Amino acid sequence: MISLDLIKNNPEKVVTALKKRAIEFDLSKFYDLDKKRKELLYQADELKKIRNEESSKVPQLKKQGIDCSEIINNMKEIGDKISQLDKEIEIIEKNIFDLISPLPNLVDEDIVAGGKEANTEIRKFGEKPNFNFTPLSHIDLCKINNFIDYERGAKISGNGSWIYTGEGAELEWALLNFFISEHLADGYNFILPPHMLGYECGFVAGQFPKFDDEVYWLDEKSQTSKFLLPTAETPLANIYRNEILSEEILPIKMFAYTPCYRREAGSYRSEERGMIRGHQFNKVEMFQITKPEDSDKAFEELVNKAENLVKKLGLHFRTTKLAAQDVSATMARTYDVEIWIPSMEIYKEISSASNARDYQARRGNIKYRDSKTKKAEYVNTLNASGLATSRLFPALLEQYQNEDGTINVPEVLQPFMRGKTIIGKGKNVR
RNA sequence: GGAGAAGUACCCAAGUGGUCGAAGGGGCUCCCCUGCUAAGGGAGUAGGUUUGUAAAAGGGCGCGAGGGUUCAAAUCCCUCCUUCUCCGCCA
Repeated sequence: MISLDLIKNNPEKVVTALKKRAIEFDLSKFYDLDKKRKELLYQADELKKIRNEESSKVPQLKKQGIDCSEIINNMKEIGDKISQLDKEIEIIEKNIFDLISPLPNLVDEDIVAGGKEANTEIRKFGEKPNFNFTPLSHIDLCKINNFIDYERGAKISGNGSWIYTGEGAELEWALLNFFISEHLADGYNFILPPHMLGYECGFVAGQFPKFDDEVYWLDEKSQTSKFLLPTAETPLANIYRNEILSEEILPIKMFAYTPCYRREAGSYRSEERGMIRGHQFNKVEMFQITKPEDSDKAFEELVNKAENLVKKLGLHFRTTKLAAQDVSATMARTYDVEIWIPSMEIYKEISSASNARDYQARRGNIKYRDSKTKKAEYVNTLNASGLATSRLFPALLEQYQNEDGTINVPEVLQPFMRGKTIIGKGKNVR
């Protein structure tokens, strides 16, 4: 939610930022509504003041035995006017909300306009691996080594689902354990949230109402039904909803492991077969709540943390800064960590680090009390995957494959895999 | 799933139609006394939001949330949420 004050006080800034996302927004509609709202509010408040004053006279007058029926009748009339005005105000306020709440976050000044093509690479780590043999795709590697059972996964849950088996499951779990232990070492608070959430959570995180068809609803979609989380960001952004936090507990640094459940309707493409895009994937998500002046620093920290995980795994990746239209609606800036997948010859996102600034905080009414001014101010929220495995797992298999189809285990994962240095039976054993 | 009870400010808690912007504690802040602690005395301590203004003053709303009744609601009615107790059911 964009600040209404900002729209009033600095409309050029709003218009300019929205333009970068190719959104033309006519502010005059808002000004008209706002003006009308104030007029009606003034009328209603004046009448309420009169009603309060007059009504409070009644008990004394009654004590004195004076007849109050005139006051009571007059106030009844005023009461009718008040409720009519209140109704009009409510409608106008809803109109304002409907006008403003769908607007995306304002991107930071240094974020360039344009879509994916305008994304810029800011860092690169490692090199594309050179194989002196013909490398296999992760799908073949998974099949050969029985890491993933695609067929039976589809049998029991449909297209876009898979089963990790044996050493595949072990590797997946080792990755998650590795991430978790790294975050714990950095002092982040480990959260295991519920996976079933109420509608409000989706709104606050900024995914709803626009994307409320892209999650799984346990019942029919409604305000009272629950949905399966599409990312741990959704519950994490809501933990402190409607709270005023004390300044001392900021920044809050936390992370969660959850599966992520997504319909991914219509987005399945043949080049994304295997486990690149599924209806359920595992992710460790980092989340920070900071004071506004600290969020840039926190953002750099999150990006670095995500990159470090991939570095420690020894995998080739790049980091890109997204252009305005590629930054999700909730966010002011986003950097993607993208990993090299040899068989696809592309970089695929494994972490998206974003600063929402106060956008989610406004939607969720999350504030902190400033110790100097004693005022309640909106916090900033940030999130970054740390990491999602569904692209990392394929990249790891492909980048670490041997000619015989076995996989070398990165050193940092070995402690989480009972010391194994190599996994898979390879293609010769079939 | 069924029955009952409850949700009041940082915490506990009084308050069942009208000076309640909410008694009383505790806590916290300041002061005094005593004098390193403990104890005692005094004072202060509601926020959020909105309107308004140069800033203020002054208004509106506010007692889990949302509706309703009433001239007037923390107080009555309805719906929902949460917590607790008991019963049932079940991994």
